[in-house]
Amino acid sequence: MPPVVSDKYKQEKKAAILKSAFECFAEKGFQVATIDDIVAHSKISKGAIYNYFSSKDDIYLELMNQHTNENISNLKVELEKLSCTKDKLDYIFQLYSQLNEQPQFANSTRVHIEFWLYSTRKEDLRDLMLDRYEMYKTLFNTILVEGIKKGEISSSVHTDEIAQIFWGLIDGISLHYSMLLDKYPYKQVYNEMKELIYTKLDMK
Amino acid sequence: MPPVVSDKYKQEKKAAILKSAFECFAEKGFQVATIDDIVAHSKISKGAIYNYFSSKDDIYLELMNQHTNENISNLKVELEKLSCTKDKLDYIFQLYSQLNEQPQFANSTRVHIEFWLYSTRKEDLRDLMLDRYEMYKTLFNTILVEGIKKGEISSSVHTDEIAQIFWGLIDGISLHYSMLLDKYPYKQVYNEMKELIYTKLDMK
Amino acid sequence: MPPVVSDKYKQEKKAAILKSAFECFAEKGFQVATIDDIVAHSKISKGAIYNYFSSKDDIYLELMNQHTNENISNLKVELEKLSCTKDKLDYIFQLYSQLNEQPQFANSTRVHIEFWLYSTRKEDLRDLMLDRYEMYKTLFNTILVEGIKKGEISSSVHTDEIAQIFWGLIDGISLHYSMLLDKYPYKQVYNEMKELIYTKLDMK
Amino acid sequence: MPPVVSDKYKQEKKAAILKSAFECFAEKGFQVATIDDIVAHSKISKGAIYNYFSSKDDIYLELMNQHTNENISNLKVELEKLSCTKDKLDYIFQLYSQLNEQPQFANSTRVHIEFWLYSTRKEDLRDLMLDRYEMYKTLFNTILVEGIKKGEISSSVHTDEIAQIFWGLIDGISLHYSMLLDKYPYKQVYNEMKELIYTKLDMK
DNA sequence: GATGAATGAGTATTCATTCAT
DNA sequence: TATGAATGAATACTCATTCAT
Repeated sequence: MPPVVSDKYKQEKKAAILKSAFECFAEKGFQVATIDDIVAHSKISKGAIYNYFSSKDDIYLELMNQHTNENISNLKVELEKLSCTKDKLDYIFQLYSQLNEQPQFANSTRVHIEFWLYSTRKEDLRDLMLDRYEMYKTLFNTILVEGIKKGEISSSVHTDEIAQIFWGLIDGISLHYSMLLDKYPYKQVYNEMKELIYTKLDMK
Repeated sequence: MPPVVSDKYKQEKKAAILKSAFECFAEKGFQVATIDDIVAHSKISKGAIYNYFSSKDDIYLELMNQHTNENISNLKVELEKLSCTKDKLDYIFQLYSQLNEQPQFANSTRVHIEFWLYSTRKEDLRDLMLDRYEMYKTLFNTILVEGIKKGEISSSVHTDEIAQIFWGLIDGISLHYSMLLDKYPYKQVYNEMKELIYTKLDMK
Repeated sequence: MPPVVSDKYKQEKKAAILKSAFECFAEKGFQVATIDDIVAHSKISKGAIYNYFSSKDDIYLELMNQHTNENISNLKVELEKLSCTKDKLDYIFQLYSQLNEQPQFANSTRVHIEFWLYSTRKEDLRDLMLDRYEMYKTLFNTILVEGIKKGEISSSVHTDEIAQIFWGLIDGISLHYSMLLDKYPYKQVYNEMKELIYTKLDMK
Repeated sequence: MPPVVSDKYKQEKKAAILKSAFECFAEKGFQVATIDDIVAHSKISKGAIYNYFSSKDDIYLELMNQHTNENISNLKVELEKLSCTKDKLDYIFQLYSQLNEQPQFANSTRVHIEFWLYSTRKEDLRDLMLDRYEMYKTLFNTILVEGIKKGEISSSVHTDEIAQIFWGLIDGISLHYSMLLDKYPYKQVYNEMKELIYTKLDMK
């Protein structure tokens, strides 16, 4: 419990807060979970939390940024390594194919969508969320556009729409899974979706 | 002693409260909108509202039940009138094709998904929501199953998965539209989705 | 503890809150006194207080408005009844001459000056306070101007400056009295001040 | 073992803290300004500040003591140099005549009066403040008493009351100026006040 | 049945002060 | 001595729900 403290210490503390916060949000929902919940869960004092974050919104935002940034940059790195369009798409599809096995997947989905909705009513948050959507969409779209350029995908494909359908389905399916849990046949639906899109792309 | 006010009066009052409540929820979100907002909007007193509903949750529940029941039974009635599978599917697809033109569509979507998420954490609400999902899924699934039986659809179609994909996409696309609004090309994405599914069904 | 309640009831409740609030402010100071203090002192619930007032600032403001309005309008009424300048000034001077005998005078002074200072840093409050100052200044100035017009006061008197000196002294003396209490010879100083100003006015 | 740092170093550090503290208090008010504001403004760590001062109150107290002591002793030194009563009074009056041109005057006034009021409620601070008042009053009073003794002032003057009126007016006028700023004709009022008092003294 | 005043636990956030390094 | 992270009680304000009239 010291001042004049290493960067590492601070990063770990911040990470610990974020971890606790995520678990609280996951358990109760972003709006319902309170700072006191995070205090109780993390055993870190309220004042300390506010030393690292400026508000409850800020905590979520960092949570999401971290998640998105890791996600997107990992994805980009991995996709760079692959040259043909099919491999790239396979890679992406495989990423989401087993998400339901991650224990926090349902909670995570709920938290993200809840905040997504919450942010609609807050000017300052909204743009951040829109940027995030744009990043994901572009990622998928780029693969398709390059696929067409390289002749690996039917040139009649409407890349932008397909990209939006992909993410729409990911969100829709995740949402339904997060509600129905074991009653929802995530994998089957997911595979069906993959087949649907692959048929459309007419990939070589 | 006869009742002091007629049943009709009571039903109208209840309907008026629900209407106001929906508008308040839509404008501010379910959790953020307050009973006082509903009082202000409906010009009905707080006490009166609690005469008709036992809680804020209860108001939402009735709202959703009513909406679902109307929706589903309307749908069933209309679908009964149609005999061939393609007509039935066309009818359903057409229903959602222009939803984005309805002024309250984005708000309505947000409210429903918000409550959907909210209900996950509440034992008593959860089952109600699951039933609702089941009803929608079954509706779509039944059409497909009958279509196969009548030979109007490829018998290799996984009806249940397709039904879940349909509603997953509806929810995913609606969610994205409700965030991005005019920046989201609802109709194009929707049409692409329709084509995707129709291709799969290989309808005659 | 009823709804559908008479105006009289509401006025009394409001008055009771204001009374308690004043006593709390007087005892601890405006900034230090808390809403919980007012709750404890008035035995009125926090929610009820916020039914009648929108904020702590608002409570003070009403307190001051009420006080100022009563004061000023009483003063105007009384002054109307008097025709010669000397009588009017005598009346005003007599008003403040025994204020120190009022039990709450010192506290009242402190609260008002504290809020006066506090309001300097708040845009919205500031103008209200300036108006109030203007009202008092004008009241005194008007008497002097009329006195000159009627030839009852030396025409060389700088009315505006004298008016500001009058209120400056009232505030300065009250401030000092509110700190020193019995150690401050309020009446003697006050009488000296009166003489000083009367000499200047060269009243007939 | 000799002290690690020199006394000079310590005094300078203390002075730096006081300077910053004054500026923070002046800008935001004593109660609103925070220790963190002082840290940010002074670039001195929180811990260091608490090495030199035991509390926020203590900082103010030292600030005021220093200010008062400097003021009073300067004043005494200057007044010693002058022999006739008129020169002494002229000197004092001239001191306050242009205060409004000092950029920090309004802020400074607010801080002092705010703390003055604040101190009324704190046993330990109160006596300090009373002493301070006494010192100022005595200073002025002494000049008048000596003036009478030397026959330079009318012997009918109530010296104590005049002294209190002087400081009452100084505080009252400063207070009003600190609120109204450019809307307050500080110099005119001040000169009028001077004339008023001089007339009374009937100085030779 | 209708009204709306009353309740009070609950909310995010602040800040003087402490103390391990 | 200096540092600044940690503490946690304190704050103004909110809002679903109750219940006397």
